Amino acid sequence: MGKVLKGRAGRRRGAPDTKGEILAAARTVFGERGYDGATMRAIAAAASVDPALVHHYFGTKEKLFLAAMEIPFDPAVIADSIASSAAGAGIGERAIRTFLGVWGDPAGRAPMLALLRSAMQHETAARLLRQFVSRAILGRVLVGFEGVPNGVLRAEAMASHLIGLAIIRYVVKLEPIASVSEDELIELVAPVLQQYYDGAFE
Amino acid sequence: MGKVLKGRAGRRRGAPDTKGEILAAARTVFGERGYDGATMRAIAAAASVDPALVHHYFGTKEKLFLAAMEIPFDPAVIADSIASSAAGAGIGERAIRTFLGVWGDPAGRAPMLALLRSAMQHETAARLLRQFVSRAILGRVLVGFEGVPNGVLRAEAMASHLIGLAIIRYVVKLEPIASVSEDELIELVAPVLQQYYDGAFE
DNA sequence: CGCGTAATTCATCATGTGTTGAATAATGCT
DNA sequence: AGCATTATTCAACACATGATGAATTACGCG
Repeated sequence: MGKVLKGRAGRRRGAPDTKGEILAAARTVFGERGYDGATMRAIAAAASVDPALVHHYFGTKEKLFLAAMEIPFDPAVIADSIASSAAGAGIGERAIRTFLGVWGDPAGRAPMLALLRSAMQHETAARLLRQFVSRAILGRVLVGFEGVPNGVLRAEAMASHLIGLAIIRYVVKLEPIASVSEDELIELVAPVLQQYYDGAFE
Repeated sequence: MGKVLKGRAGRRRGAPDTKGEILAAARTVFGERGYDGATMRAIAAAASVDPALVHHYFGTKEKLFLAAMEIPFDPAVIADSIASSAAGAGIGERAIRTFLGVWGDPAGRAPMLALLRSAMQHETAARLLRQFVSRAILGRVLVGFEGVPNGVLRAEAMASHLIGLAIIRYVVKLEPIASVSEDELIELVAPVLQQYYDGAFE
C-alpha cells in the first residue's frame, strides 16, 4: 500500500544512466497522461527514483518536459523513415508510411502522444507542436510541394488528417480503425492524401 | 488579488436559472482547459457562484462533466446543420459543411472542445467521444454509406480527418489553416473527403 | 403570517501537488 | 588516503484541489 521501494539514501554503486532513465520514464508518463496528468512523483516512480532527484537533474517540471521532447524530434528517425519508404511512391503514400513508421512503434509513439496530449492543455506544448508540425512534418513534406499552388495549406491539411488518425487509432481507439492492419490503412489513406497534391492542378 | 465577488450567504432574489449558468460555465471551462485542467473553483467563478453550490447541484465533478456533455449532443443541431447543407452536394461537402456549422460557432465549439480535450486525458471522456463519433457522426454519415464496401472504415477515416482539422484549426491554431475562410476550407477539403466515398468503387 | 424547503455561501478537511534544503553514500582526483 | 564533488534519498512546506456540513437567506404554500 505505502512505499514499496526502499533504498536508503546516498549514491548508488556503479554508473547507471539514471538521468536517461528519468527522461525515458518522463516520455512514457507524459505520453500516457499528458503534461498536467503526469505528476513528478509518477515519473519518479516509473524511473524507480526519488522525486527530488528529478528536480535535481531538471529543475522544474516544464524543463523536464522540454528536455524529454528535445531528443526524439531530432530529424534522424523521421528522415530515415522517409528514405525507407518506397522511393517511387506518391507523396500520399510516403506520408502515411512515414507516419506509421513513427507511430507504429511504442518507443516512437510515446513522445508524440506526450506532445499531442499536452498540446491540448498547455500553450507551451501547443507551441512545441506547432514548431514540430512546421519543421519536421511540413519542412519535409513541402520538399515535394514546391511550386504547388497553396502548397503550405495543402500540406497542412495532410498533416491534420494524420493527426486525426493518430487520435482515433492510438488515443480514442475507435474500432475498426484502431485494429486495422498498417497495410490496409496505407491502402485506404494513401490515395486520399495524394489528392491533396494532385488536386492542386485542376 | 483576493476574492472579487462578495455576496453574502443565502438565497438570491428572483428566480435566476443558476443551474443552467453553471452548466454553461462548465462547458466553457471544460472546453478551454479539459477535464483535469478545469477546476470546480474556476467553473464556479465563471458562473459567479460558490464552489459548494456546484457540488450541491451536481454532486461530483464527473457528474457535472457528464451533465454538461449531455444536452449539446442532442441531435437537433447536427441534424439541422446537415439539412441546411446544399442538398445535391456530395457526402464530402456535406460532411465538412456540417463540421463547420458546429465548430464555427463558439457556442457549439465549447462542448466539442471539452470532449476532445478531455478524451485525451480521461478514459471516461474517451468513451464519451467514441459514443459520440459512433452515433452522431457515423450514425448520420453512414446513411449515405449503405452498401459501400468497408463503409464503416471509410466513414471513420473521414471523421478522423475532421477531428484532426478541429485540432489544427481550433486548438493548436496552426497557420494558415487556423485563419483560412470557411469557404476556402470547404473547397479544399470537400473533394478529398469525397474520395473516401468514391474510392470504394474502384 | 408562519414554516418547511430550496438556494446559496462560509469554513474546513484530507489529499495530492511542485518544489526545496539538508542529510547520506559512493566516485574520482590528487 | 583524503577530500571535494556528485548522486541519491528524506522530510517538510506552501499551495491548490475536490468534497462536506453547517449556517444564512429567500421563496412559496397553508
